[in-house]
Amino acid sequence: MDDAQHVTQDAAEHYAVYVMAKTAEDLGAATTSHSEALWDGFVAYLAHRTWTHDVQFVELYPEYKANVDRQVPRFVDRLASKYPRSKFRFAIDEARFRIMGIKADFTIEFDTEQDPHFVSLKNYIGKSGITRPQVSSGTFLSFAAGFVFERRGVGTYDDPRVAGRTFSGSNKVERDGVLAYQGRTELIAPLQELDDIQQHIRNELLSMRMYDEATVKAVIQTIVPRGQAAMLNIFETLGMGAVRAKFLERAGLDATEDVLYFDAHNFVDSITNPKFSRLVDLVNDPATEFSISPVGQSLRFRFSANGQSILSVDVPLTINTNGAWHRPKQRYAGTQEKNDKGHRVQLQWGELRPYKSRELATSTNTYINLKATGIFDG
DNA sequence: CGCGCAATGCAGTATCTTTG
DNA sequence: CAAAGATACTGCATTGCGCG
Repeated sequence: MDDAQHVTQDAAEHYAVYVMAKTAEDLGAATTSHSEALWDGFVAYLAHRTWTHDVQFVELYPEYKANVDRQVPRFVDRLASKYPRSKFRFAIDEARFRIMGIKADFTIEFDTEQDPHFVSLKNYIGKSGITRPQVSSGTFLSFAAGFVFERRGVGTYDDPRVAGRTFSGSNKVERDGVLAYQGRTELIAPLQELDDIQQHIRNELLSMRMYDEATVKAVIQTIVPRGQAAMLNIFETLGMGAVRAKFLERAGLDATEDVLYFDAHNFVDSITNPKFSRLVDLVNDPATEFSISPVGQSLRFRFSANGQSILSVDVPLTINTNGAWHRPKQRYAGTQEKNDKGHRVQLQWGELRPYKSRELATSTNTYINLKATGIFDG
């Protein structure tokens, strides 16, 4: 994803919240007249990048605005219909949410309710759209650590030894210290194994000056079973109940935060969509079975009842080469000048980037298989 | 040719290192 | 020793690619 796309996407969040307020106002369902202020925030965000709403925002990646225009008013219509006695106020304050450790992108305040709804927004323009949202990514270690410790921020966790202190999950001394303090020393070895796998792939691959796909694939094949085994070991130690709770929280399915996902064809949300609400209820229902099993390169997290699948979530284990080798779509002979993390370097096609290659890492992504749940059918 | 798995590169944040 | 710069790591949503 290039920079322009990223700016468009972020700006489209501001725009979406503006459209919510505007739609609510037009329906007579807004607590206060606040769409103008949200519009100003949207314009200011663009101005910061020397963009305007009628040029770059709509010309480079028009799909983001088109999705908002198509889906967001329908969402507000449904909100107003479902809660005819309430009025609404919408707000966007990412910095505050981040400080609060909340994943949400915007809030909806109901004047009939005390607390605001914190809502995570996804606006996908890709081919598979929101049928398979990706809710969390990371390294092998960060994925597992999210189950073992209380997450506070990016790669940081609560230090139970000192109130208010956090520690970095990649810091072995801190990590082991916390586990020893908690009397959970059996978790030290499998977490160390995940650390070791990261070190292993770097040892194996960073000496490879020219990219070789077969070599990378071979290394992936060796680390997948190691990663799966270590993670399953951790889950077994933690117990499936605890793992399930953490997993639902992580996937945005624990019914504490709301979601609004949309693409060109569909929108789904946890406030007005009965099918999605039903899905969330079911995965949170203790009567629903929960299992984790290795499937191919993935760990498959499955919720089911009477042998019938309710929801499956896949977490493939792979390597994130993170641009470690320079291989643009257009192959070329000789060398090209490349900006490598701020350093100008001359590189052949497929040659190791001396600086960027330090980001080579194990990789996990969490994909929710929403399509198979049937919530988009009919 | 659709689907699922894999790969990409940049942003955000925290922390470590160098510089004046 | 504070400020500035460099580095490391995670998060995101896309595109790419291989396989049936």
